[in-house]
Amino acid sequence: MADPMQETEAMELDDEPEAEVRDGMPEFLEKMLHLTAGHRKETIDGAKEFLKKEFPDWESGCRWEYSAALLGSPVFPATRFIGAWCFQESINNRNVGWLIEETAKLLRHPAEEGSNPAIPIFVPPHLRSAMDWVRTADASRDKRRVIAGVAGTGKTWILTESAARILAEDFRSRVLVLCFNRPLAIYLRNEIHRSMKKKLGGRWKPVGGCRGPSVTVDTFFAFMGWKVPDAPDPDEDFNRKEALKNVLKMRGEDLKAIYGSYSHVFIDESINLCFYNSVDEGKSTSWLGLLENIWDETGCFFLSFDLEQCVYSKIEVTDREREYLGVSQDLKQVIRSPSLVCDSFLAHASKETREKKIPTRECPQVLGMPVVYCEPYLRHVSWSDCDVQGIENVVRIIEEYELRDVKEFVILTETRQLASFVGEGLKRALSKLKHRHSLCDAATLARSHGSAMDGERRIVVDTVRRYQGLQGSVVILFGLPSGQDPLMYLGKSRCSGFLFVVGTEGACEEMRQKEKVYKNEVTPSISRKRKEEPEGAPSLKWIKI
DNA sequence: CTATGACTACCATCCTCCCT
DNA sequence: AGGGAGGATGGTAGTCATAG
Repeated sequence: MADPMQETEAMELDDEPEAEVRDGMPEFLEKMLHLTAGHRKETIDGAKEFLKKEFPDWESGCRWEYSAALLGSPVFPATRFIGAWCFQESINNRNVGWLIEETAKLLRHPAEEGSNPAIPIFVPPHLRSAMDWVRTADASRDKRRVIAGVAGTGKTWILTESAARILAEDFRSRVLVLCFNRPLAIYLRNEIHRSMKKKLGGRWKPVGGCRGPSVTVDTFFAFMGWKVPDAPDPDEDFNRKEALKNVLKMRGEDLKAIYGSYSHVFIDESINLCFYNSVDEGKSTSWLGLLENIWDETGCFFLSFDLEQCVYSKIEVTDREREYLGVSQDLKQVIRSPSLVCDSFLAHASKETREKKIPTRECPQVLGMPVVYCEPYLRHVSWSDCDVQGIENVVRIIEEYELRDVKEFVILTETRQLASFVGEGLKRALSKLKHRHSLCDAATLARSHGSAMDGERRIVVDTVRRYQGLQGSVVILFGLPSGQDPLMYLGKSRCSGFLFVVGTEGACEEMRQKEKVYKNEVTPSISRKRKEEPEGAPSLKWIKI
């Protein structure tokens, strides 16, 4: 095998200049840290002025990221990176939400002055600082990089760009990229190849169906199951998942013999892989341990987590993942109990807070992302009739937003059955509209991303779970039952622009209530700024059938 | 040769019902 | 009231047939 440290062919990257590898923060981040000390409104305004001067091409507002770089975790002294949206003016502050209340408070008052504070780090539109941070992994003592953030913080973007850069710099790097479901794997593969080709300025040409340089992008199950030894007796029932569990128990050398070794390992939405953990006779086996075993520690080991998703999904987490997440308490408890979950965020905020015993609070109310409009319809006896009305509402939304030049719509349901019903209904209804539309599912969208024909409107109809990890500018949640917070969170967090809920009166009312609480109690300062509907808001009004 | 859809298997989760 | 069993639904995977 080629020595990864040996000299490589000179390859100039066409976009970014070679940055100095350093442990400290880039200068502008230090400046931002100074400007935002105390995190008061006036300091933020000052910081924004500074940013507008530094980045004149960017006027859309702020993203705030929180780093616990200075926490001095005994496990990973290097760095950890926590991201969360605070607000984004470009979409009229609509995306403030989907944080639980305590998180939102934390974001506005991250830490007391003088304590070991969470560092508010400004990340410019292209997330350059996060990229640099990942890039320093190779030269750093601890090569592990964990990015935890709510949806939309750019975790996936950082992953694809970092992987593409590594491959563009050296084709021979053995890079492994894993995630949970197939649509996301397809998307990641396409994005990495696209980005890599761009960096190489078109000099890379795949040869004869070759999948490119030595990058493996797949789902965890497919990657692991692919090489799981088959059952010795073909007639015998073969449970591949059981076989996988046996693989998880193997030791490092055996694993390397089966899977080979990789210099760079990237895992997106990695919290979902905890499904493959198991506990046998008191001994737990973990996907994380397995992947660490096939990592040769010459490159970076990159994980992205969505902590809030952990809250909702009730996922079992082993000690190893707990270490990665950097919480001092029993994360299993943290995850299972909504009243404790905010502590995992506090744990990142300051050492004092982390070590302090936090009194039991009432469960923080799970708050909704501000919804553009809810479109309720009755759904009781004959569901199909009522869902027909729902589809009419969806068509209205699509018509309205096409006038605003939106070309991609995402409609998410709970079940596949409802998804196909909506798909059929839309096909009939949209055939009457003048624009061409193509309906597809999440996997098809991921496969053809970036290759849309001019003027073509794409409408994705799929289940929420299958769309996990992907994002859309206009998302319509169709017929999600109220009270299903995990699903609601997943669905809402898929939206980067306008979110609609088309559903039962109960679900819509619940959404309105949550938004009301959110506006009045969590972000009053932001809510006050938009008394009248901002420009660009739809002219649709509440519809009650 | 490749993409797609229909079918199957297995496991996880949630909800409901029933028993203690 | 609390816990367990069972059903419905979701996810993943695989195989096979078919169409382009």
